[in-house]
Amino acid sequence: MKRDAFQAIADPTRRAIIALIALQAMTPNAIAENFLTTRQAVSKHLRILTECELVKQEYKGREIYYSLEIDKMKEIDQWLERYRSIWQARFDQLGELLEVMKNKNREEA
Amino acid sequence: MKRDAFQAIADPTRRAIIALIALQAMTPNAIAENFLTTRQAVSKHLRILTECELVKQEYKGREIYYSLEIDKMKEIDQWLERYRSIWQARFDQLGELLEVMKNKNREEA
DNA sequence: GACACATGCAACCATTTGGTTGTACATTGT
DNA sequence: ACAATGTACAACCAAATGGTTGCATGTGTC
Repeated sequence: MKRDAFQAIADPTRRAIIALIALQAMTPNAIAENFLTTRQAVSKHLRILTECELVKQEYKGREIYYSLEIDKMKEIDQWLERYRSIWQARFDQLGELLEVMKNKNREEA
Repeated sequence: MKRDAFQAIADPTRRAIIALIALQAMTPNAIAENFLTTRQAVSKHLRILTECELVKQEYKGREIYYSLEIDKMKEIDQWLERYRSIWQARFDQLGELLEVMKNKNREEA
């Protein structure tokens, strides 16, 4: 059951966890308070996020602080990069179209 | 069984389909030739991608051409946007650190 | 040492997922 | 009209998923 980052962010609860810990590290208990599920369910999600390296742990006594691992998010961003050029190309075409229309209006005026 | 775009791109086969049709529209048969699975399995994936609006159909006789729906990809990009600021902030900090070290070296020299 | 707290892990369960085979239907070519 | 082609859809199936409860373990506190 080898999961990747894309499967990790597929679950809404896990995305919510990511949003929670993005700004400050949090313990499982603190995270779980924000959800209707049990502490154990959140723990499972954290395990998956850790395995996929989207999240890192910091042990502090009996508590574990979870925080976001930015590098893995960058990997997802890199995947999108391949398609970003496509929508930028279409945007450029739109820009050109607008230019053409502007010039046409100038000629008409 | 309402799926969103994140669940759609969670499956590796579906990401491969997206990569295939990103540059040019393709029919299900043509797409399926690139995979080891059956045509029907690919058809199922296409249905999911269509439902999630990551892909659009264009009927041409008895053939259906599938192509990428850029707007939904942008939505995923927008989700990442919230975290992009974080890694940019850290990069800026790294930049500052490098500046400080450079200056320090200059003083030492 | 005894007890409360924070956490992870295992066993179990219902539902979803991704795949298969078989079938139905519309379009094209003869 | 008939056969071949392109596609979707339904039924079924094994495996994965996300949840629960119960338990084990390590860490603070008295």
